[in-house]
Amino acid sequence: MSQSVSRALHLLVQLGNGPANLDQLAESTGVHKTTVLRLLRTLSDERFTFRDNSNQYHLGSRIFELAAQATDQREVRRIASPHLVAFNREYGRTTHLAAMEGGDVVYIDKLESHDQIRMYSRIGLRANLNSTAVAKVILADLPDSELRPIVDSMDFSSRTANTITTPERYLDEIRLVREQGWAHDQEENEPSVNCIGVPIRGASGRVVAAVSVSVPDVVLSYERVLDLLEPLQAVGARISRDCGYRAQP
Amino acid sequence: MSQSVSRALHLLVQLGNGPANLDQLAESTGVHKTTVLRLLRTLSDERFTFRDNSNQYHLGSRIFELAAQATDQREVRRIASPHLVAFNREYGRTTHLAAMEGGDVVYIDKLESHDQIRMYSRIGLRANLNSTAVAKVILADLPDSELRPIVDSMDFSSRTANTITTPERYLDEIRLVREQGWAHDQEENEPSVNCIGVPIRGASGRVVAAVSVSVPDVVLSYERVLDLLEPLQAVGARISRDCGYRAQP
DNA sequence: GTGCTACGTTGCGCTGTATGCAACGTTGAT
DNA sequence: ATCAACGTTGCATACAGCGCAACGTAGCAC
Repeated sequence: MSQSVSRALHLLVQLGNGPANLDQLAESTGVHKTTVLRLLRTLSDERFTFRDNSNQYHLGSRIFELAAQATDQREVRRIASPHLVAFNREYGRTTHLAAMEGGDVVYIDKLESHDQIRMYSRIGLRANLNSTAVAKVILADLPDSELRPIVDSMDFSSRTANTITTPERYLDEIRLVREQGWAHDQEENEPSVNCIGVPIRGASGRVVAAVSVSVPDVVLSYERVLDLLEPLQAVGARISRDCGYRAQP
Repeated sequence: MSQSVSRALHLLVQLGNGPANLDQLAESTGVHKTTVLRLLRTLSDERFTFRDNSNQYHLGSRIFELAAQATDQREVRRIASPHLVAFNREYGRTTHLAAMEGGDVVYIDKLESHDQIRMYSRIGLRANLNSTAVAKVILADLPDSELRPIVDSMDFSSRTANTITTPERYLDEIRLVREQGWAHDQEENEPSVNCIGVPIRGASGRVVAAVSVSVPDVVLSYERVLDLLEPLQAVGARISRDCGYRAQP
């Protein structure tokens, strides 16, 4: 469909067979040398390729970056599953696994609590960015340059009396999450429901998902929910480790 | 430089943050939805992205493929080095490591023999495709669709009385190499010099390089050089294993 | 069922981007 | 000193890529 993009991609595929210079690439792709040069410049700008000191082009670091990220994404759910099941079996609370998809934080797995109370949430549903622990955990890992535009266009509609409704307070909250490494939601998303969430990191070191437990306060007070923090963090660490994350010593 | 390519690459980077649909990508890259659709079509054609059944786009399998190939390339020399040194120390013969770069097979490492005789070769130099063992080993791994055009445009100039000078004979030779898993060069590249070569495979299973020993027949007859085949194959297997290759059981 | 919204998709005409050519610069080999 | 091999640049042209507007369709609310 798109000629220049298609040509650029062919260049990448070609470089998969090994480093090559301008003429070789021009020949093997059947594209004019001038054009190859300009396509490679664009590719190199974005680190998809680079040129060594003898003018040989190679596949660039961005390829590795993307591959690592994609692996993380594909695997989280599968990897997390047994750990979540074990956690859920032991503590019997509603447990969520959420990840960033597009501009949204989406629930990608859910385990029900053992008591009769059910929460309104579903796999595939979007988590409210301003009122859920999982969203806070995931957004807190973004650099400010990515976080700002998201916060600026965020829907701060109030869901309970405790919901954070201003960008300023939200950014303060994110700062707190970054410091302590976990997030809470004290009846901010649903009345009478408290929640805590911890991050899952992948091989790239970045946060790739978040796990949370949600408990109605008729079952446990907020303080008792905090007793779950330690085991929850342990689960998060185990899943992260299985995702290839290596904590800095 | 190149607008559409640049946009396509931004889409890939964006997808590194997680799956996304058309609108989300259009928004985050600031490109019209229609254009995003068309770029993604091109990307998907080449397996750089794919669409799941809920119209979410993901990074595609080609990214993994390229990353694996690039890793192989980057690492062979570093990984091979200690093994080559050990082999060279024990047997004292001229040892070459070669890999495909562009359309050429290039020497990427060389260890001198312990006797006084030196061969004319140098790191960075291109190996003759029609007359060297390393080239035979590397080309033999290519599918016929890639091999044919290379053979068709190959320079079959004769270097010794034994040099293979016709495409037909060369293809027969490649068939032999595929069967036995290693290649020889009986005074085909240089008069009075015999050579045997074995493949190095990477995590992808493909041949990523070749190791060879070259011995002047005043030092060892061709038959005695064949005594080196077993240890050479062992070295090749060790390097392959360190490169992530797992032999099929 | 009906109307609505949210998205993906297509046809079209215009604009600007991508392209090939020809010429120049530089490096390295003979 | 000469030549060849390659990377690089300026330029004019053509056509590829673009945004728009309209259409199709699936899912949801009532």
